[in-house]
Amino acid sequence: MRLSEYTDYSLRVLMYCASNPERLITIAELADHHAVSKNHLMKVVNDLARQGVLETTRGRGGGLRLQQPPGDIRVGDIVRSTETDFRLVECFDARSNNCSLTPSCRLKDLFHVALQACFNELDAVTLADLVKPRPKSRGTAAALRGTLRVVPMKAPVSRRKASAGRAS
Amino acid sequence: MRLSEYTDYSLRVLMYCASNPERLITIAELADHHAVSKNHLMKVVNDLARQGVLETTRGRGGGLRLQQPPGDIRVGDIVRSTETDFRLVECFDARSNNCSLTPSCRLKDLFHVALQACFNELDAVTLADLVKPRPKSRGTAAALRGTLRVVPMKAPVSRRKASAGRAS
DNA sequence: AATAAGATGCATCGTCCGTGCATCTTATTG
DNA sequence: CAATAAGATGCACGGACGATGCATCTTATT
Repeated sequence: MRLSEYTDYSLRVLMYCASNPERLITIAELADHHAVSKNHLMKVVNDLARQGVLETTRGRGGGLRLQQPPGDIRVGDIVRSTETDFRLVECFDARSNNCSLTPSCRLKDLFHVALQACFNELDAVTLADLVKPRPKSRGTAAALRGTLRVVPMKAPVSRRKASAGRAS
Repeated sequence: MRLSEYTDYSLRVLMYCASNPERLITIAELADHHAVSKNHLMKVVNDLARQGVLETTRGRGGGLRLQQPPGDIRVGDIVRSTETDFRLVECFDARSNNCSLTPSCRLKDLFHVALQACFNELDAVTLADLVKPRPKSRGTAAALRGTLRVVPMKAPVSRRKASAGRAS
């Protein structure tokens, strides 16, 4: 389960702009700062501009700027718009619960709830929260104040390797 | 943002077994029922067995069975073990907050919180909940009783198509 | 006119997931 | 003990999508 780097860069571009509200940022500067190809950031920036999050100015002296105050840009909205889809399970978008002959399948519902919970967190945080050293944190005070209890995930072990202990 | 079909099938295999606790299930039967290749399910089943969730019996008359009561198998645990990783952002596993020269970057923290929220939901539901027509629902009563409010995601529109309305 | 910026489209490449094939091991049955 | 029915394991291929690069165009400034 991953997000695309696309989403990652989108957020970082916006954070960078939010950190430098007084001036225009060029794509070249962003590419340099994040050590990514200009071409890639081009697309990211373009899409953000098309969505009305970024304002771009062409020509010499041009560059990027946030079109809204950072406090109005929710992380969740960015992720929603940059990720292509959220089909967590096969029948995610299906209207009816016709999970291959299993009428009582509740998988879909469950994953909708889980995704919702995820976005509840993302929507509670704005660009301003991400950028400020000690954020006002509209909603997830615990999250951004360092008091969060992060349960570590398992190490990314390939499931192909037969390294797990067997019951024998 | 997707889960692999691998995870999907893992859950469906387990649900099927949970629905038929009185007998052994063969992979052939599962493949037939879900219209997937036997080979693919092989791997799924094998991994589940290695993790101690499924009990397999070889030879004639053999098959699969849950090794624990369905009420003890949390969906979250299955997803955790079947997905290869959860690197939502680049620096997700990084120890320090060294997001390319941005010391105050809180992206990582935020996504950890979001992922946690997601798994809180998945962990609150067991196989038994998924399979029962009217579940006892240990934790997410609302979720599995149909009272959940599911906010529809945007349609999976490719970001490559320049179809979004521009601000002009 | 030259230059510095973004806009856009196309082509390519790599990786991961899904799939299939082949072969081996284990257990039952006659 | 042979045949068969099951799972176990490894390898190899193919497709889809994401990441990247190149080429070209447009716009604005100087």
